[in-house]
Amino acid sequence: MDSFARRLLAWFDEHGRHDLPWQREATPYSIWVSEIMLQQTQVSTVVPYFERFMCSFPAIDDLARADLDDVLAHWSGLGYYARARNLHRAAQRIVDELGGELPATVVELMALPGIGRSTAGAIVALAHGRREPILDGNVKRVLARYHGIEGWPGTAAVLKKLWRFAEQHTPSSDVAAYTQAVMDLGATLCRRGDPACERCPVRRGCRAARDGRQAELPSSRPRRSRRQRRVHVLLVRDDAQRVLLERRPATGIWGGLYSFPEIPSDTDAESWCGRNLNADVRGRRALPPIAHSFTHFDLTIEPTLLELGADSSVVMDRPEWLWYKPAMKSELGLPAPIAALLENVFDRSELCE
DNA sequence: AAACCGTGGAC
DNA sequence: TGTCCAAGGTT
Repeated sequence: MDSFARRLLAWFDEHGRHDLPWQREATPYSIWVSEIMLQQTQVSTVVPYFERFMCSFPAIDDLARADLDDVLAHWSGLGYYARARNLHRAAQRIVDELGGELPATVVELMALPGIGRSTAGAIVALAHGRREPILDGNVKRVLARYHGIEGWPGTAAVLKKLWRFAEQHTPSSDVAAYTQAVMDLGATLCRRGDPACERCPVRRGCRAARDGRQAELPSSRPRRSRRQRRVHVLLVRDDAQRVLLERRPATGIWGGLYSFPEIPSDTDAESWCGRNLNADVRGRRALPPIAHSFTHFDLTIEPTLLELGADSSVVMDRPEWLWYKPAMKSELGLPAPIAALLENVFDRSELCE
């Protein structure tokens, strides 16, 4: 075992995190679920989602049997919803084709949707204690600083170096503890901003600490201008105060979740309603646009509120449509901004007249 | 290879 | 307020 791993393990015993929800009664399944939820998502955000998810789907069979809508509802607000669809699909494949047990090798795990090399390594190391490296955001930051690796860790060349060091440092014994230790070091001491080098167990060998370059490593992502998108949506409300929601396609933003129906920018709201809904429109009001800033693009939602007449019983229906009532919310997969907009529709007096 | 996929924390 | 980005993976 090299000195990096040895010092890290000693530090972890006293200062590491040992009481996270997925660390008690840890099973391959619970570790898998936690690793998927933790992808690009901070621990404090994941905790309540993990508790609710494991309560509703305590074992792989429960997840495999569940409706995708129910799984997406549990994921509402967490983001990156392909993770939930992949998790559900993988659970079904495990139950149907793999005897109901999560595979225990990196190669087999990576064959499942949503599991890449790092997540596969984490499952093998944490659940089975077998020697496999991981390379998540924490490890990238720790290793980039410790070895003074230049360049943004999104490029293949930098990743290759990082993986080699990750493999080199991973010990053959105490793999589970080491894996948790590296992540804890990155999360609690070797933070992105204001790293606590004076308390770091591996400061002695750290290139960045020696050169005072902690703030410059790892190099940040190249800047990129964000794309602008404008979307026109309809808030169709009938006289029973129900609102029309539409299930979005499985690919793209908010895939598989419910949102308001989008209409082409050059289409008039009432003509769309006449063609698609076959209902009579009693009132129409343009609502103020809502701006959202995502990582890769800026989205402006331009909502139009349509009130249907009392004879709205003649409205057409489609499989992707759902007439929403407030009580249904907890069972629905809703994007956070759409959930917020719905709250306004039903709670704000200006809209409820 | 580079773009895409969400949300909230931190500064 | 805007910007960066986090227990990454897929296309």
